[in-house]
Amino acid sequence: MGKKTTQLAYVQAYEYIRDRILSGELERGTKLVEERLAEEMGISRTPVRDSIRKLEQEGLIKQKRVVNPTDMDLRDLFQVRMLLEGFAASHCATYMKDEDLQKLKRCVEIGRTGELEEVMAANKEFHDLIVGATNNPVMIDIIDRMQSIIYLFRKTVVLHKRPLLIEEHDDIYQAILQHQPEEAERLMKAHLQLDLEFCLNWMKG
Amino acid sequence: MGKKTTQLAYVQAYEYIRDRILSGELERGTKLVEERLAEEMGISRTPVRDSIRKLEQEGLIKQKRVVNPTDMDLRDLFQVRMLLEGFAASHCATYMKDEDLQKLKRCVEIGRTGELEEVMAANKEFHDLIVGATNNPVMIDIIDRMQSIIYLFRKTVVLHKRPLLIEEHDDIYQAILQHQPEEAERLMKAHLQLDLEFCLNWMKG
DNA sequence: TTAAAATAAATTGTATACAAAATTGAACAA
DNA sequence: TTGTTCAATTTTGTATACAATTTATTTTAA
Repeated sequence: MGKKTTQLAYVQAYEYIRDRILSGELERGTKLVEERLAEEMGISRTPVRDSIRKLEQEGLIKQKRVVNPTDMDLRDLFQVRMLLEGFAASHCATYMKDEDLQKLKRCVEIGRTGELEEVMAANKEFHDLIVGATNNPVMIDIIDRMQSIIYLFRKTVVLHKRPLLIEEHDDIYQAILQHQPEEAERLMKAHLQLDLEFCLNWMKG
Repeated sequence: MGKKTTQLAYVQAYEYIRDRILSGELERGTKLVEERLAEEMGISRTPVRDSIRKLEQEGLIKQKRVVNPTDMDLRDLFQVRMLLEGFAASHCATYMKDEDLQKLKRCVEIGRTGELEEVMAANKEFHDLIVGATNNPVMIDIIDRMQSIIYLFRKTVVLHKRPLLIEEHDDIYQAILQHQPEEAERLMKAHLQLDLEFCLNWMKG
């Protein structure tokens, strides 16, 4: 029994467009024309419209254009991230199960030793594990929605090898491991603050 | 120049369905059938589908049914609320402008003296003012999305005249007025915790 | 040459028809 | 009864056509 791959056109369309945005093929600010995309995929406009609406809700598309976040947008996004992921980190320090702690450790290790793609996946999983451990679908969902936009920048961060990123992950992991909630929260917030600043700096230059 | 009322069918449909859910006409768990709604409003299914998709994203509809939150759903929602609105309250204690402070005060007053509808509106505005003062559209948007679901319960809370609600608002207002960020945050979180418990209790009984 | 108006083109919004899928309900066997 | 299969019905998903709107282009007047 393989992974059930949906053949619903609007899901295909959603994934197709989303991937092209995240891969950078569709640059920020690009106007998305329903008919063009539909033709491109060999389907009708109806499911394309659906998927565009969905991507609009998620914030990847704004007014039919690929989102092009300003400095301020990023700041706002990270402010929310710091609150939620900060809480999540402190929560982990008290409640995280051994199994997940192992996985967290593994992410840090891969961060040091892996190939580019692996490192990116591991860094994403590091954050996902922490947020997921809250077991709060509302929180997980909010972070998920921000994830796409964040991803565009996380890619940047890893591609440009931000210094200390892995060390920061390790510090957070240690604080969680040693059941230090306040410290874990503080470190997570500081980590995200540095990420933000790196992104902002990179955007200018 | 009057308020431009959109005549776009999918916006009308969105507002129509939303209002019927929030007013309670469409009870929790009710299946929403596109064609029935379309007929009811004298439009076609296309814009109705759009609006249902939007309401699904906002969490008011789940799998074509009016959302019917469990205890756990409410807890999860309020956990996020406490984080965000707690932060917002502390932010207000440092940065809120006099004009908004006045409005906040007015909300507390109306809470004591107004009619039912006025009180409900004032209580909503109290929270909106505090969140709005963060000036963070991402945060405002997240709270907005949760608002609809919360609204169903805030209505409950006011209709059943939860004791001390207005006093708590006043306490928060005082803390903000006197520039006590930690206290404002603490009070806001405690306030929401009590709201949550009242809702949960009421759901059972 | 510039700005405004008119027109043409492109794009989105809506209705409708039909196909695919999900749901219901009846008939039947254990 | 209980549960299972199959057909009937309902509901959703998709394509297509056309209307309304927005955007681009050309024309005209100052």
